[in-house]
Amino acid sequence: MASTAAGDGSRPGVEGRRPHDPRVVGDAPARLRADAAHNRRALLDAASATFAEEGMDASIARIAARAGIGKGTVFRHFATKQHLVVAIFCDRLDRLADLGAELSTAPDPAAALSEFMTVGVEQQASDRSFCQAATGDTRNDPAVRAASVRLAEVAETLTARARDAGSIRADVTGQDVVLLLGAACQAAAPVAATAPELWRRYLALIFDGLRPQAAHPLPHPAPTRTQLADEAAAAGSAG
Amino acid sequence: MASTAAGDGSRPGVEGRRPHDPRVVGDAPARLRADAAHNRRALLDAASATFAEEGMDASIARIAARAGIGKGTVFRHFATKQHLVVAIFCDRLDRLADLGAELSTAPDPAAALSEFMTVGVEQQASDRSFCQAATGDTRNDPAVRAASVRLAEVAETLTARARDAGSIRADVTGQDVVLLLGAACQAAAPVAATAPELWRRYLALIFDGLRPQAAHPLPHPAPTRTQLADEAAAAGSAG
DNA sequence: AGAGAAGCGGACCGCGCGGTCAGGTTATGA
DNA sequence: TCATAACCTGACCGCGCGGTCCGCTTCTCT
Repeated sequence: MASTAAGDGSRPGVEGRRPHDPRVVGDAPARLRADAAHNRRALLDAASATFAEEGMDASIARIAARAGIGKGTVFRHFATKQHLVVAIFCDRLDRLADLGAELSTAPDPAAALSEFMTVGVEQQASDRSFCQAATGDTRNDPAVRAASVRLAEVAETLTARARDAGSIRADVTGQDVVLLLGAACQAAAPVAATAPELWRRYLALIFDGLRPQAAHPLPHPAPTRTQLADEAAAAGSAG
Repeated sequence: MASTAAGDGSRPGVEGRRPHDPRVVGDAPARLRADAAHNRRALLDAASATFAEEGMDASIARIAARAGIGKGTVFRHFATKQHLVVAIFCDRLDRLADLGAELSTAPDPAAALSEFMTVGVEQQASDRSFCQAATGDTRNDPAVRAASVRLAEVAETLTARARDAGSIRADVTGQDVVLLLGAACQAAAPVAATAPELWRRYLALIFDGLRPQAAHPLPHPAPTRTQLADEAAAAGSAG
């Protein structure tokens, strides 16, 4: 799984300490040797699966073993465990955004939004690391923030269409929709082992809350589109 | 904070390996010396606050320092870090259940349910460890399971009253309500630093989904009252 | 084919964690 | 007051983690 091109594992500030460090994209070739490309993909697949099963606490050693490569090779491709996490998390976000972009021209706006949310929750429900990453330091990474913003924009488009069609209450934003994905997932999480599809129930319940018929005034304004960036700034200045 | 009598930190199977280990309640005195009782309370308060701020990854050393006691003292009261976590988590659950029990005789059932959920989410929103504990191994502990069952029963009472009053759709159970507390909390978590009260918005949205006006058929049956126990069994057999 | 860059692997390091223990300290009850 | 059980402390242990390093292998290009 997760065999598409995921992330690059490079940060601008990181300078190679050995001749031609592949983590530096720079203006250099940035061309991967065939075996290196193969290992990289195996690593990303193994990391994706392992993080999904064990959460972000999964050790690099286990991931490397699963990918059939040495531990050192992992750090050749990603300077830090965090960089690896970021690459995979961004990939997840991007894929969901891609789906949303496709759905944004679908004939039935309400069905499109529902489909978008269903896939989004399903993705999270089968991935223990997703919620952890959404709440932890990972969120502050610039690449993650960029992907989050894009996802929010796509969600906003979908939401606006459904709203204009009268399928969704007027006071709900795309940001709300994105954040509610994690909500449905979290509700079902405590009993995920015995009822792996329970998230469908809570997604449906939440979706009912989005309908105009249910609308009661909301006691708090929606988060702004760039709230995640503000969040990072707050986290940086604080603790 | 959290100064009420919280947990006992003892497991039946644990046998003391030193003369009169206080972690064993047994049929023995189980009477704490004055200074020991004081330290224990300081420990529980410090652990509660630290876990809330830093999550369950907070180290025992930090907690001990905050409580002004030695690390060894922590393990004198709680055989394991997990036991300490369980004690605190059970305390949280019990307190919420207590509130629910009080509210179960309030005149307005819908307002009572709303109040119950508001306090429940508020409690979690200010406690980083709560969601982690609700999803991790902690949930399998027998004491936690007992507290969870009690909480579910109280929630069921509140829900039934609101349902009978026609304030809540018929296909929603107390278990649903409990699980949805975590949902509202999780939705707001990613932007908790910049919008600490945002959970109110999502709780209101979810509550709107509980109203009869919004009711659409739910695609998955509600979890049973003892689902958490089954969950533990499944986790035990699997792994 | 051969030179040399690119890539690989796994022993190794320092760290901080949960948990232990021997020996000093203090509350308690007679 | 005093004997003793209960209690506290902090140095200590083993472990597994993220991350480093360098000798060796493998691909690539001419």
